[in-house]
Amino acid sequence: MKIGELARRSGLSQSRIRFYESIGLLNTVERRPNGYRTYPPEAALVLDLIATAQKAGFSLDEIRALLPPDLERWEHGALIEALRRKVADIEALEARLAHSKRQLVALVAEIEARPDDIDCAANARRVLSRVLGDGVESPALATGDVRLLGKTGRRRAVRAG
Amino acid sequence: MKIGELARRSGLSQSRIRFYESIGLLNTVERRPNGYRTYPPEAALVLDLIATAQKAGFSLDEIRALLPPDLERWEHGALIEALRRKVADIEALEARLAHSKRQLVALVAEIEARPDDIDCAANARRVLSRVLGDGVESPALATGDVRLLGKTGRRRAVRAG
DNA sequence: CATAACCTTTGAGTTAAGTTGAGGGTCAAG
DNA sequence: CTTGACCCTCAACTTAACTCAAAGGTTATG
Repeated sequence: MKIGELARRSGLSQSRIRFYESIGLLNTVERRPNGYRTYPPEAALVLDLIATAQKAGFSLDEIRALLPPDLERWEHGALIEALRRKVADIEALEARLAHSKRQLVALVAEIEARPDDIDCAANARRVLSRVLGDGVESPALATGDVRLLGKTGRRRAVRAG
Repeated sequence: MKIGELARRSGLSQSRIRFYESIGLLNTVERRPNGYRTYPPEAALVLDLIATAQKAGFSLDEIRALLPPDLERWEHGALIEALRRKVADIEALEARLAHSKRQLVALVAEIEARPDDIDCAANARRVLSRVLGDGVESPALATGDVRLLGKTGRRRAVRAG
C-alpha cells in the first residue's frame, strides 16, 4: 500500500506518517524502484497503536523505546514497567490537579465572601495576601513545570519593532 | 529596586522578568536616566502572583488578560468567570486522566493474565486486538490533544544527514 | 585607571509534535 | 503531449515560555 492509502486508513496525515519514519518510529516501510514508500497492511495497526499510546499520555520517544521491531515480540518486562510508571505519573498529575482545583475553588469562595462593610480595594488586599501566603511554597523552590491546559490561545503581540 | 534585586526577591531570573515585560505582562517598571529598570516594591508581589497563577494552570496570555494595571482594581466579573472556567478545565482533564488510567490498568491486567497455554505471540495478538478495538474511538476522530506528562525527555536523534 | 559587578539590547536557540510550501519526479488517462 | 493525481525531499514555520550569548554601557572600589 502507498502512503496515501495508509493515511486514509489510519486517519493520520501523510506528513505525520513521514515524520514518524524520520524520527525512527516507523520501520515497516520499503521503497519501490520509483522511490515511493510501500507499507505492509500491519503498518495501519502500528499507527493505530501509536495514536492510542499517545492518547494515553506517552510521548513519541517513550513509544519508540517500547515499540518492538516485530509486533509479536514485545519487550515484556519493559512494557509492563513503563505502563506502571505511566499510571504513577498520572496519579501524580491527578494529585496536583486536585490541589490546584481546591485552591481555585477556595479562591472563588474567598473573593465572593467579601464582607459587605469593606470596600473593593480592601477586599483585593485581603484576598491577595491570602492567595500568596497560603498553600504555595516559595516560587523560588518550584520544582515541576507541567503545562496543564491552554485552550484559549490568543496569540501574543509581535515583539520586534 | 533594580532588576537584580527583584530577581533575588522573587526567585525568577532576570531574563524571565525582562521577558514578561516584553510581552506586556509587567507594566510596573520605570527607567532611570542611565537606562536601568527600576521597580516599586509591589513588583515582587505581581511576580509572585504570576507564578502562582501559572502553577494553577493559567497561561501567560490568560494572566495578562486578567491582571489589572492597578493591583487593587480587579476586573471582578471576568476574574471569577476565568477561575470558574479553569476549574471546569481541570475537571475535564481529570476525567480524561481517569479514563487513561483505567485503560492502562486494564491493559496491565490483560497482559499479565495470559493463559498459561498460549504462547507469547498469541498473547501479543490477543492483547493487541483488545487494546485497539476497545475503549478508543477511531483515531481519525480524535478531538483533543493535551500533553499530559513527559518527564523522561530523551532527545531524539539528529535528523539531517 | 583597571577591574568587577552590575545593567542594557538583540537575536537566536530550546522542546514536542508536527504542518506547510517550494520545487520537482511518476504515472495513467484522454 | 498534456492534465491531474499521486509521490518525493528538504527547509522553514508553528506554540509557549523561556534561556543564553554577544557586545557593550555604568558604577563602585582599589
